[in-house]
Amino acid sequence: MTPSSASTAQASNNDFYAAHDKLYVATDCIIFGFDDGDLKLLIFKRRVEPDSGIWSLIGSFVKIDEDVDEAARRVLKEITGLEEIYLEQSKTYGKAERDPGYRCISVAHYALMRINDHDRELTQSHGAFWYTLQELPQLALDHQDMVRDALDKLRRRARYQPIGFELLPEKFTIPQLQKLYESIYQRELDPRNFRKKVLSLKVLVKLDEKDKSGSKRGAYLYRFDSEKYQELLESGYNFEI
Amino acid sequence: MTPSSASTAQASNNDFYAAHDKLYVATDCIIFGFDDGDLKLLIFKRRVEPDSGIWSLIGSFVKIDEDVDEAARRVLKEITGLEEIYLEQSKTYGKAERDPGYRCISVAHYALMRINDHDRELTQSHGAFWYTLQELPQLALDHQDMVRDALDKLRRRARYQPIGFELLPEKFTIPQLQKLYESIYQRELDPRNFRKKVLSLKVLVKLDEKDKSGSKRGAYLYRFDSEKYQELLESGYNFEI
DNA sequence: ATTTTAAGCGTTTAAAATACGTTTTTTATT
DNA sequence: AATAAAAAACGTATTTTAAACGCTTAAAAT
Repeated sequence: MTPSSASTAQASNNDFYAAHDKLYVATDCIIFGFDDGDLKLLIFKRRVEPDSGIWSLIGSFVKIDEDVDEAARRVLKEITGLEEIYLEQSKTYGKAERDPGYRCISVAHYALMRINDHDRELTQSHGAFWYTLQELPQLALDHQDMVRDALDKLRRRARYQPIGFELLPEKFTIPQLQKLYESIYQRELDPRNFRKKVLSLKVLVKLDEKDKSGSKRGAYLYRFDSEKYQELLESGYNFEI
Repeated sequence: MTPSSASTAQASNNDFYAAHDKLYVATDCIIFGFDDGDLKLLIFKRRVEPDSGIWSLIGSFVKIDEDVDEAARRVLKEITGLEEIYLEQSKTYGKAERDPGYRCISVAHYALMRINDHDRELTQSHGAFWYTLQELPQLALDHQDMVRDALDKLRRRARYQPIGFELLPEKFTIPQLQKLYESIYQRELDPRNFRKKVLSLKVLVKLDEKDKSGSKRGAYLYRFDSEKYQELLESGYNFEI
């Protein structure tokens, strides 16, 4: 088969692929969760050769008739049982020698999920575990780079888009939200200024319930109002934490 | 050939590729230039079938033994004659149906270059032309999306990293720099505040020459001091325009 | 009852962004 | 030769936002 509608000047060359070689396309997922005041990553330990015992990100090859992001969603569902997960493309890793076994480029994606929502048995049956960033073991191939880059993207994006809420339960307290941002930005924030800031954004709805798990006094629960957020967006508002 | 060191849970499946089908990997380049006060894009018109007469970005397939970014650099050199161009990965386009001819994913890159540096004859011999964003014709496939996304990335990145200088000559005036940022951000900036801001960054060196092309009075030329910038970076400084 | 702890509300100070006035240098015009 | 025009260059005032920090409140533990 000859490419018929190549969009490029070089489309008519014939030297891209040696006949006996294949270029594979995969996707790897950097799955973030937030629990117990810490940002965590879901990684898994291979239990079959080759590389048995090595920790790595969760990934898959992209099927011939499948969108690349669809492949990432398929993997997420297989591992966590969840279909509606926040997913964003991170970066594509295309070094010719990145995988010693064969030529494969990987389109990394990062996902944000609520740890408590997932199917723990399913996750465990795949040999997957949650690790904090500090405890993260060595990962296979260039997966360490993938984590670094995804974390970088998450940090940048979290500041200007309300994606942090994807990591929290529907109802959360201001101190919980602060802990989340502290773990994303890796620095402490002033509780009084943080509260003032997030409430000034006008997208949090205060509920008539308190959460007592974090302190004696308990803190009011809030929820993120995404309709309000959409409205505000349309009238030229910009979110920033 | 069976993948030997697949990093994923699904590596042992056998259903990724039908035997008679192939998944191609390409790269397309969004090449930005700045001239005459306007941000421009280098695009080209196909002169052979299929799609003869259709404008598109410049791209190529990725060779089996070539890094993906290396492929992008190869294309840039073929088209412009330049080897040292600022190049950044933009995004990967992986919809199964994005190219009706065959399955191909494209890793888009954006490049920033000084329009006057390039080999005009070479560019012309490839049927490539510079267009302002306003005059841009319809582009093939999803190339319009690629332009939109790259422009978006450029805008975000230009604010916090000194990449704008890649689009200007070595020596430039403050008003020229302002025009560049105005065309990137698509909004007017106050000349007095702009000057104050960029000079406060301490990375511009004033030269003893004036450029008289832009006004009667002429404006002093400056150059970007990248050594100084690196130094400042290491002592926790952050650039922002 | 008193202490302790985090939640919640407030004020002050410092820094940055924005708005806008004035002077300077040169060319073009009268 | 004087004057007008235009952009460059420098400066100041005002507004907005960020950072620093004090105080009160609610509820559990002593």
